[in-house]
Amino acid sequence: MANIREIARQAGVSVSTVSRVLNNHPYVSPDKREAVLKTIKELDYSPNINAVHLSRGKTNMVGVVLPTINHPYFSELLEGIAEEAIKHNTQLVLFQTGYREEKEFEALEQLRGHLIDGIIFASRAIPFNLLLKYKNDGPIVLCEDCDQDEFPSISIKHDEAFNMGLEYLISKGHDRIAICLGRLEGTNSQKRQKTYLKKMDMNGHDVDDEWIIGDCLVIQDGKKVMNRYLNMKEKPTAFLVGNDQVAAGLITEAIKNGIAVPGNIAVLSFDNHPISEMMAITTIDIPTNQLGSDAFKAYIKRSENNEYAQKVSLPFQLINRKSV
Amino acid sequence: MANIREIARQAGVSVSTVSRVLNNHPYVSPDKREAVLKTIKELDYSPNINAVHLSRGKTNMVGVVLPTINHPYFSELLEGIAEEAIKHNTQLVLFQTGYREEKEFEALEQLRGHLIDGIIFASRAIPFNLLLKYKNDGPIVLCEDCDQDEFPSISIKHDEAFNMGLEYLISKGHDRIAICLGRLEGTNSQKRQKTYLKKMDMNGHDVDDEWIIGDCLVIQDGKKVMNRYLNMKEKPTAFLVGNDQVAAGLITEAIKNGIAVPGNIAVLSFDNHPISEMMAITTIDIPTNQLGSDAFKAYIKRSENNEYAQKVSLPFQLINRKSV
DNA sequence: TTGTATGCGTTATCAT
DNA sequence: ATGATAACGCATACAA
Repeated sequence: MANIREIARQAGVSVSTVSRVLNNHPYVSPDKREAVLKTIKELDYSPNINAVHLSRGKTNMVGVVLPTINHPYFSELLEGIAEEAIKHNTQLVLFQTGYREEKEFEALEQLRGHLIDGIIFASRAIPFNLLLKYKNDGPIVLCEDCDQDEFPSISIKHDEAFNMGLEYLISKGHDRIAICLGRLEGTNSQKRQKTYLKKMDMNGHDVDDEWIIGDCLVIQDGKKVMNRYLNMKEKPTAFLVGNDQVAAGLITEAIKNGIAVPGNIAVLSFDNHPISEMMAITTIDIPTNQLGSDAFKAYIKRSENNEYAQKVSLPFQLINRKSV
Repeated sequence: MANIREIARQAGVSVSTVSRVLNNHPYVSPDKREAVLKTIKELDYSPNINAVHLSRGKTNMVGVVLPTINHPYFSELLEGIAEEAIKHNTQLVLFQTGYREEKEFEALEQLRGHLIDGIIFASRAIPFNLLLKYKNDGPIVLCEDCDQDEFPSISIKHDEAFNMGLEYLISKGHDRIAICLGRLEGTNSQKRQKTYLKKMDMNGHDVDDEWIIGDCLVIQDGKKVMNRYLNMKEKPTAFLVGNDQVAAGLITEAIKNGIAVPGNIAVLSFDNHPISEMMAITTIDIPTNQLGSDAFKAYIKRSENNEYAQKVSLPFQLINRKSV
């Protein structure tokens, strides 16, 4: 109810002085500051944030678009973003999409409406050309390995990493390799599939359609993979799995079914999250946390220069353990 | 970049006319409306929502505080809220707290800052007296069975419902009854515990400390309960379980361990969510969805009259199936 | 160090 | 039906 003018009046100062106190600006005498703080307390005043945002022309809030925070990959990524955001005293506004496009548009519309200053897409479902329409509404950063030069992006080179995984399995004598990915439509998954088909072809290895398994996101999905395996006519001898969670589930189910790992099937996954160490899963380390903090850094750069659109590729590394 | 003034200028009308078009107000001639819409499209204009909110003095957004949406109880509750919110074209802003108090304060501070118009607490962790400080910052609604007259609240009478459950078990010949609750500190859990101790005492039944089990929220927690049971010196013959999820987990684990339900242990739970029907669990139906929509209705009433603070109690009902 | 005046982008009141 | 213009609550350039 009370506003800055009211505070000024009761404290016997001008509104600018009140504003200075509110924002910790210098050049305000101790006694006036005292008086202002006192009446602020008395009137139980707090600023109207809409007015602050309108006046400032910015909100210091950035949206983070992700399918869910309830997954190690995204929670680590978010943590990385958050660590950097706090340094720039920026609030994060989460948009949990569950891969639904409408939720992504919700974030974009808030950007247009100046409710948030920018967006970091930890995952994207909407088509790129629609995203492009929001290019001038505020800094947008992508966390995917996509071929475009409009927005800055942070990711690892999924084709190279996937290649490394395939080569490692092949070097171990495997030629019947299945792969488990997340949403098959996603940019990253697409790259991985292409790499897979190409590599297998180059090595003269046949590929069975059944060997490309999608919608593998959480630990429970590992069970699904095992069931598929059990019913396959052409059984693979190795699995290249998109993330540690699924690999963990797969291995657990394999053991239940008397399938030895790596005796009967080898399992190689991605991420190097805690569960992979716990279960001695051979995996390709992805610096998820750094992916997040670099994404926020890119956001800052982009907001300083709307032309900035660098594609940053982070390093990956094979961690040799016991599942291959 | 472009604002309403710019649109007005280019369309050859006044800002008021533009505003009228924007808000679908009557009394604007078709040709002017056309002209305005045309230049809006041309300039790719969309309103600055901060300014809209500031000018209107409200946002049409209300916060919903809950620990997680990833639980049937809260997702049904949320659905109920959402159904009603959409009728009042109100946006919901989710605050997923994970029971952390700071997150609840975040919501409250946004309320003070006029970023949201009100808050519905689907669950509350902060002390009541701290909540009270925000009483005049906007309508607040609680979904708990608490003894207070400051805010409207919607819930079922947990003491009565729990009593009904206990009496049913007792009527079936049980005198060694264990209970499984969520956060033991919560208002609802407190009521349930009191009811339990009183009832058991009145019937001359002893209570073992081990028989009060907390932190039972999700299906996995049922496993924990079974482990506890297996290690108890004084084994109960019946479980009164705070929600269907935990009951489902408990029964599943019981079967794995060769414990018959209801042969060796009886299980009675709350909610009547789909899983209870699927598993033929005897349960006490709670109208979770209606709890949500009534909560939003109470929010509306409260925003029309800041004195409104009715405590609404919804009915519950025992659904007799096969687990007792 | 302090205050005045203007602007931020809307909505809404009041004329016309 | 349309248009000035005054709010809304704050930040800030400029003057003092």
